[in-house]
Amino acid sequence: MHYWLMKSEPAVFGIDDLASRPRQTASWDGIRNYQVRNMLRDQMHKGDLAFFYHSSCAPPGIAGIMKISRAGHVDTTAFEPKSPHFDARSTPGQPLWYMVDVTLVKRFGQPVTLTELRRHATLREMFILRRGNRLSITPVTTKQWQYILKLADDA
DNA sequence: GCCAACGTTGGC
DNA sequence: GCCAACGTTGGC
Repeated sequence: MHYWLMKSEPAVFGIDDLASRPRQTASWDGIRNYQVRNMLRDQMHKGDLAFFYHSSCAPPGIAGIMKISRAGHVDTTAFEPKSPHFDARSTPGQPLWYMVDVTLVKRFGQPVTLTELRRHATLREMFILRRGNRLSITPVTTKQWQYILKLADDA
């Protein structure tokens, strides 16, 4: 059982979009970064939990919780010429990109903002708080996970 | 294999 | 809109 933090721009796909999907489930597609691809393909398992982080918005922060409802499988949007995520190097025979399916668990009443996360020494080692971190999915430790849940409850 | 140029991310 | 950071590309 692992914990994750997954970033998305709410203008593109936010937690409300996930909430409105059938079964509140969606494929986390379009990841085109090798480090993140490796996590999707090899390390994220059904039953893992993830924070849904809203980026490039005001305010950036954690909006709620999802579970990984399907482990890594081939990202078929790479095969679709009309998709913004099309990549001719990826083929059904030799796929390059992967995705997981996520299901909404809960929306926080108030997001736990980036500013709030920075206030806590316990969270200082989080990848999301490190300068220059650009990975859209990062692992979260059990300690960090539980601490943030308390912050969400207090909000 | 090096590295400069370029594109993207994402907070501010 | 700005800009720092960093991944990727491609010439050599």
